[in-house]
Amino acid sequence: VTEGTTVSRSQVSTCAVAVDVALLTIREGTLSLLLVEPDAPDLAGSWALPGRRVRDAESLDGAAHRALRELAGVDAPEAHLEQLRTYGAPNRDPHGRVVSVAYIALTPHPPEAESSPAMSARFFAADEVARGAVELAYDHGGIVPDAIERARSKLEYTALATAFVDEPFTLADLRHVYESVWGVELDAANFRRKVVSAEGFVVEAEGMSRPGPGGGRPAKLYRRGTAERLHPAMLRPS
Amino acid sequence: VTEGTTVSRSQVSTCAVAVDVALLTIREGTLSLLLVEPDAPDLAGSWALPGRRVRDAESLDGAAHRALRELAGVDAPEAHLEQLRTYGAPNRDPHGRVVSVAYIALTPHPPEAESSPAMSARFFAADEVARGAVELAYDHGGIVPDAIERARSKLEYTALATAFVDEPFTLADLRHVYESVWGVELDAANFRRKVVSAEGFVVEAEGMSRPGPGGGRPAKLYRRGTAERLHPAMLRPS
DNA sequence: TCAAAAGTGTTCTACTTACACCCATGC
DNA sequence: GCATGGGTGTAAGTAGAACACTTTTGA
Repeated sequence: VTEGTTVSRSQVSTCAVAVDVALLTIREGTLSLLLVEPDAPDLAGSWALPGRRVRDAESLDGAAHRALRELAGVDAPEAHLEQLRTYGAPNRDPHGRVVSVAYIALTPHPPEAESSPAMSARFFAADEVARGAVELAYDHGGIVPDAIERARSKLEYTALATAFVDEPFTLADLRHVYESVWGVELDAANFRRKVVSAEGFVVEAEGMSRPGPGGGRPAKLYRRGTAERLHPAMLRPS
Repeated sequence: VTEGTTVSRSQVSTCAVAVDVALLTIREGTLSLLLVEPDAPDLAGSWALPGRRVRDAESLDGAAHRALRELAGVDAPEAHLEQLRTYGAPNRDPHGRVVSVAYIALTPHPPEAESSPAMSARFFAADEVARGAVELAYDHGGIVPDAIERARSKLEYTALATAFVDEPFTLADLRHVYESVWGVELDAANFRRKVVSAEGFVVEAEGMSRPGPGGGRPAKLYRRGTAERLHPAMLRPS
């Protein structure tokens, strides 16, 4: 081993690179997270974020989509997918050095993970996972709170909330997204004014919603607008 | 090559993992970025973010600190360092598949990169680099605008601006940070009120500043507070 | 005494909030 | 009719912008 400008070969690692995806959706008014049973037999009994190794000619985003498709049965090119951050502690995976690029994915309806063949994937209430009620493999116990907090804070200053609803949607649908993710109740009247005054957040669509059982006035329908960032922002109460 | 539950070996990549650091500082009222000349001889004439391969037993943050130390002569454990995002397009490095975890680093005074031996590192005005006035190697032309925008937007809702100034500092120092990074002029009176009302942003220190040549009233000195996030936020004008 | 910068006070505006009230539908 | 949810109006409270004004220094 020589010293100097040349770095000795043994110091430089060639790591495995993986992606792990925190898929968030809203089920029955609760922010929920998809977990799978890990492949490794020594991790039986625990749960994990769906993750895959990145292939030779594959982009990171591509690997994330594939992880959702292969492990969760979610083929969702329309789902919002964005990088969370990368976790690379040397000992985070007991099977060897694996650097993992974590993603968060947001989808409207709960994809039917159960319907996929031989997949043991299920949804958990995000808050329960974050508070440690579910045993998580690897360092996923550290990833999940980051993912949830990212989603919560991005609802404030981006139009990300619309990724949780199918088009067309009512403003009540959108309000339920905020209420579920933030765990608060919002004034419907003021919420409406904020949303329509935030330029490019939503655009009016044709037709009206049909009231549920018990009645109620039909609501206008909306679609996603073109804005990424919201001006002004939808600030969390507190 | 077998099909089935086992993934064929050739599909799974073992990539090189690197870190690239966008070191930002404020020189003469201008947000500035440190660039180095790349090692690779075929990239002579272009500039690059200081980057290093991640070593076997090294954390990602550790590799980022090492890149600053070895390539820029900046040994700054006190500098703010945070992940930006990870860039992993299959063809982003012409020498082979390299997944790069990009960081942003923020330091108060311009570290004397020139003083380090045999280092060709210099600072450029961040805006000029972002607008393409400097030829950048690899995909660093895509990383730099992300880094600048991250810094700009994080000044709004976090206490990150204090990472650009030495302690103790005056509120005018802090205001110059915002003005330099955002490229705007701020009202000193309203700025003061916002900063002191944001709980935990700054705490008063002992003593007063000495006015510069030409006079002026001495200013109170402050140190960094404990808050990470600002309530209320310092919103960018526009 | 003048210029320059720090710090305080004041006014005007804009936005948020809370809640009253009307509208349209199911039962 | 009555309950339920959609949508509009409005007044009080709060926060930001603009700027006048005082304070404290150097020259």
